Amino acid sequence: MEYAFSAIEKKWKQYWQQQQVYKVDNDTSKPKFYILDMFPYPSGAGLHVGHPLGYIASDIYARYKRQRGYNVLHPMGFDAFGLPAEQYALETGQHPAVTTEKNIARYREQLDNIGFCYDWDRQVRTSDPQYYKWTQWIFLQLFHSWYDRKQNKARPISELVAVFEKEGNNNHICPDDAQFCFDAKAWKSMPEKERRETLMRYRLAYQGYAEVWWCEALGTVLANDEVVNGVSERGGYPVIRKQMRQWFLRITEYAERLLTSLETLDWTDAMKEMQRNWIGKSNGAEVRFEVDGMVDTHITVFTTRPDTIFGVDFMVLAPEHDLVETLTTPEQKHEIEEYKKYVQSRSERERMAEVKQVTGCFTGATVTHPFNKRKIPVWISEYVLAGYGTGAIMAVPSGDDRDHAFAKHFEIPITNIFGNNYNEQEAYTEKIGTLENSGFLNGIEIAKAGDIAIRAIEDAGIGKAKVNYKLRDAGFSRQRYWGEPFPIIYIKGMPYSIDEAELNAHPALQQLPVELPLVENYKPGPEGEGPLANVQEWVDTHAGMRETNTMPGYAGSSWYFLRYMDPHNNDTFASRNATDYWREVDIYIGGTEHAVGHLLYSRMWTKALYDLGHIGFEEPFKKLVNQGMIQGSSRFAYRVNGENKFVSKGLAAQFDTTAVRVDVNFVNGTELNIEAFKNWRPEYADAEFVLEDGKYICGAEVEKMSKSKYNVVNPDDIVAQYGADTFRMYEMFLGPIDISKPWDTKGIEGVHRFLKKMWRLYFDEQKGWIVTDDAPTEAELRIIHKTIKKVGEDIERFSFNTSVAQFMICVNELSALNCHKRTILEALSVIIASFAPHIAEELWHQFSHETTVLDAPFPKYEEQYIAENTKKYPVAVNGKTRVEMEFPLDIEESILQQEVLADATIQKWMDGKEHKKFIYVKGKMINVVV
RNA sequence: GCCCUGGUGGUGGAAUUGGUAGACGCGCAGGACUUAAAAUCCUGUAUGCAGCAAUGCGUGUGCGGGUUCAAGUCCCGCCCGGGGCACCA
Repeated sequence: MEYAFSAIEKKWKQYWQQQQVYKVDNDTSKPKFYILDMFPYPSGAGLHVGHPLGYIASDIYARYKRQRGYNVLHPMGFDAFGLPAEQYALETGQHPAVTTEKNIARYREQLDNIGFCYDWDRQVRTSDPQYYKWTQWIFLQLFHSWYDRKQNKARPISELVAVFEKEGNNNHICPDDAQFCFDAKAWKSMPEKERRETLMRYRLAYQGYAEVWWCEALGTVLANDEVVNGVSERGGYPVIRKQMRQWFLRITEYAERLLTSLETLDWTDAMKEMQRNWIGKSNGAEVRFEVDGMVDTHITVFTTRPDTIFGVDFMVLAPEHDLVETLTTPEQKHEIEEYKKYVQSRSERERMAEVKQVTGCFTGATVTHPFNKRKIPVWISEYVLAGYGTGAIMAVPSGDDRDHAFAKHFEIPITNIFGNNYNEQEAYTEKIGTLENSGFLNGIEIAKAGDIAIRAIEDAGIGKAKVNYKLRDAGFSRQRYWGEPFPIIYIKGMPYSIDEAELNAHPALQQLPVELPLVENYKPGPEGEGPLANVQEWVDTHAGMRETNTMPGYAGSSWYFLRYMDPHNNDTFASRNATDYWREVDIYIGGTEHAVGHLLYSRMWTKALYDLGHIGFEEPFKKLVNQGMIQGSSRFAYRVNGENKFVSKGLAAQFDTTAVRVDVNFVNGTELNIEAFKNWRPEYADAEFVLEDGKYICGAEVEKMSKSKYNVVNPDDIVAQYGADTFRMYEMFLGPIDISKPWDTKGIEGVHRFLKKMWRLYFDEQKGWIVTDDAPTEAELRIIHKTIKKVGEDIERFSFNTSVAQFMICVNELSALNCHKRTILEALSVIIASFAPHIAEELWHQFSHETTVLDAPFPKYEEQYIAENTKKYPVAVNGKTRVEMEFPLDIEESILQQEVLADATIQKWMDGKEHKKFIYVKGKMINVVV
């Protein structure tokens, strides 16, 4: 009997489906385990072999955990809203709902083909109204909440109203403006509009203003992705930054908690570090500088180096800073206007990245130094960003690289506060040494001067110590169609949530979900509004006008892990019973490209839901496993310039050639299938080929796997040719899960051969089933128990490539021993079930079992079979291994030392010298130092 | 530019805690079976030098330094590739 993988895999896929083997129950006494993949965006290109890498890993782990006795939740769904579907709709007129549906169906088919153990009953799709109903609901929770800095948690906005009525806002300073104060009387006398505006300044989901890329020619707002080299990707039209009213999430209120609770997470240090850097906590001071010649006007800067305050030689404001207009003198007005126009065309990235090119403009204004009363000029420059700190800095050229470059470029005199440490060529940025030229800080060590400076600043009443976060509030509006509509209606320009009584709306209007209306076209609305603005009958309600923005991609993905726990619940996003049972995700697998965005937002939403009492835990993902990319291996043919002639790689150097991409599916290894290539495109049909050794050899290069590079390999093709089990094991065998590596279809043969070889332990081509009940030998027990141990440990640490290698070693050794014994082979079928579920299920049932191998307990290894009592030690002289000697593990060191020193080879290398040191690491090695 | 990450044979990678570098697989070379092929099996395969050979000696984990009895692994300085940088998902 041959290993007929196609028939076997088809059979067991049907069995699993019929028996509902993957159905997961919420009611069980078993301990839970929740393992989750980052759900995919279903793109039109379908899955390529790179996508399932993480899914296979999590599938193995999920099956393994189930064999270990856990109730395992391992769901899958689709991140179905997004820009690509909308762009496709713009180009083809096909509705995103239709193309998304089609793409999901294709993804589903491809995923099923690989044999994953997902409980598809629990599938979620972010674009499903029954799903986004709850995304909108969570948005409303955020809208109806504020962050209490005293209690350090989100609270209902109604409680804030009660506080305002009693005592005004004295105890709860306004998050976006500490100066904004009112008492109870003032609150009560506010008109409703003003009260709502005030509350808006506290809400966790609030409206503010932000800049977007505006493309006049296309009449639309563009994503960063759609802007390439300062022009629109489509059409190459000019773009500028434009202020727009937007929704935001006040994630900054959570900065400190997001930072400190990182400690509790089992994530890689790199991940945590990236999140820390993104949050960007820094300690420093806010300092006010009075503007000369103006009453009550000052520039507030944030500095992390208050110790350098006497080195200030100029001030720099962000070009967008509110004060720029007020400060600019009539003589400088024109120049400042021109400069601001230039900055409008620049992305934040460009502004930060190009440090070599110094630009800026003098406002004509000066401020007075608070301590030494020097007059300090005020500039604007693109290197200061409006969104960070106060949008203004005190520039200390002797102590900061960019300030130094700026001063040199504009020939602003530099004050040296570091004495000999500053060499006039570059800034001195170390915090070692003492200060000079620094008034009351003279002679003080730099490291200690900061605190002294802050005290002086506070005593003088011109500023205070301040913790600053780089983290900014998250923009939550998109001027797009294919996203969640906001449950918001405007009355006289004032936003109300649909559940508010003030709306005086018909109950039907107050229901969730607010469904996305069907539209005819996807063109943007007027004034940079999204396509929804064109749908008059939807926008106009008897209560007021609907919000026409939609929510961003991360809205639906910020909480989807909760919905899987209770996906069909119509009363709430997930029952408290369900969330209390499953709690946080035990292992979350996905790429590092989500290191900050998705993971940070998700963490914030979880904390907010926790604060408001909806769930009982405040971190979504306990352990995070990063997966690398599988890259494509592109193939190239070499066309002789000016001719329709291709020369094989080895000969290309002799001609003047251009490398042309060849679809990898026409290439076997590096040998080109010339006929397939000729049929690919008409222009190649009668091309001429110059071969070497009768073959056309292609060049190869490792790149991202993508359609445009013709290096995409479809898992369906691989599964058809080798089977899902081979595919799964090969993906794992390629290398560590977190490392990027290129796909090479050729290498899969080895894994396929391995499965066939394993099959032959159970089946003989002529005799069929050849498993016997004979008692196993010590050697056989040793190999299977070693494998049980190694594979179990490797799965636990996500080292699947080494498990596959161990399976190979195991099968190689059992084959060499001619082992066909039940005790050994039954165990093997169980431990390989998580990697190669189809073949394992077939073998398991051949042993007359009636239930799935998934419910067979993972066997325990027994130390007695594995333990060795001797060890072949490498013996080194001065660190160089010279000979191998075998000793019992429990030998006494003195005896071992005697024997080693008496060895002829060792004596030869000791060259008659006495040994200085004798190093013996039990079970590892021996080293003689002379 | 900034943050994170990786670099080991022809090739994917192994070496889990500082302890025999190259497990396992691919490729390649040689062989067995076969009329032939496929499939399967066996042997060899980091590199230089010496040797008919067994083997011996040296070199070797991106580059340059350092710590250590011992470094792919730790430290310092560089080079190159990948991911992210707030509206791609």
